[in-house]
Amino acid sequence: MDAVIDAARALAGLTLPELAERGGLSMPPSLSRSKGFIGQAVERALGLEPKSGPGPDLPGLEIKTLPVELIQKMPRSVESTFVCTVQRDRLDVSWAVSAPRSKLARVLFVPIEARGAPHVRRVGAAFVWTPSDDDDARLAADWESITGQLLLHGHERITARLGTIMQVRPKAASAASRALSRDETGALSRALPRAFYLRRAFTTELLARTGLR
Amino acid sequence: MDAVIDAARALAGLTLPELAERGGLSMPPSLSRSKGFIGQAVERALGLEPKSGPGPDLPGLEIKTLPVELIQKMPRSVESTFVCTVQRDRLDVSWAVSAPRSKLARVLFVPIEARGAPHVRRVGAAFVWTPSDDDDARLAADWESITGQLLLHGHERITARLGTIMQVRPKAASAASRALSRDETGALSRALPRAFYLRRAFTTELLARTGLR
DNA sequence: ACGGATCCATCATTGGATCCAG
DNA sequence: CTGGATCCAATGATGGATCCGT
Repeated sequence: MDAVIDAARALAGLTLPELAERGGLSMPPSLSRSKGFIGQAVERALGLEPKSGPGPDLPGLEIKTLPVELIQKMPRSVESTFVCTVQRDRLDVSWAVSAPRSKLARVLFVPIEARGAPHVRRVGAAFVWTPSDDDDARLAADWESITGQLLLHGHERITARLGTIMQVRPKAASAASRALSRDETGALSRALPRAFYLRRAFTTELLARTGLR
Repeated sequence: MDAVIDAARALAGLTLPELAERGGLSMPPSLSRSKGFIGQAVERALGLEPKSGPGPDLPGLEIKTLPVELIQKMPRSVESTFVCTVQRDRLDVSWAVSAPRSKLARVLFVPIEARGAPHVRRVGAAFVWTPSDDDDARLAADWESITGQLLLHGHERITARLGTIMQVRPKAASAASRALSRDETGALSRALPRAFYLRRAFTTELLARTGLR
């Protein structure tokens, strides 16, 4: 899988149409509407099959694109990063064995210029992040506060304001979406699907660290 | 819903292309490949929306097409009739509250000529079946023998030979299909999906009863 | 700036059933 | 003849994320 990391670094400098071509895809008419396109193009360009079921992209490595803009030569993340969906019946487990912790154990971030026309937006220098002990402690604290709220007040009252570097937000086709799930009491019910995300400020911090090495 | 029964009776005599037109559908190139087409055309012709989730087609009425051929003027069913899929974690319930019993509580059978070119095959006289006490007892006996085998020996060893009027057979895209389900012990596992079916001989009996009234 | 809302592709499941080798 | 295998359409879930009103 280090081969994949090298391959990702080799993508640096490509424009979006060039990236799409590497992946054997053609550019969609509107990137605004095809929100997942760049992520899928990266995976295809790295030779990965469209995902077959749950689990990481590769054993032990999660791949994420990271939309970035340069402010006075410093890179800044422009969007939060999706981690995984909230499993209503797995909120009582400890951070150590939680789904978000597994997903974030080792992440290959592929920065992508976020502004401008597709042919001027380029792939940046990919880097691998493994949470430091401090990162892990911050994530654990957010996990505790978020799952605490979810268990206490249910899924309809959660807010994205909770969590300093990780938060929970809706993840659905629309606010009317309702997915079947098992709630805290074990009963089946329908609720708006939600997911864990890394905050922009945190991924911006990861970009800064990378520049300092 | 009696309106639906009347509407179904009014379909009698239509050829398959005429039925398709009533449903706002065009005939598929091959009925052999579009196995569910006639069933869907009947539902559309009756003004029913494509199904929204589990549950009966209408509250308290399940609609089934019944392919039929005439042998010396007597109608005979040419295929078994799908009832519902086998829920591996609901095999320990009594027949009284089982899924097959609910499905079969009241069925609107719409006979369809099974032989010949589409434009010569016609819709027959729809009829409603509600299990007699004797029917229900026979179904209950089959339920007991089938669930007994499934609970004792698991899903991989079940055979369609079990059951006098209701049986269990595979229901899948291929023999390689594996669906996630919860087994007898409550553990998650993958198995070939199976379903309950009414045997041909039994639906032929229902056709004969109808002719005698 | 950001919390809440939304968009697309793909895969799995479900419901409509009939096909077909032995 | 019939037990086992298979076919299609539609829906729902999941994974890829970014959009956008306040």
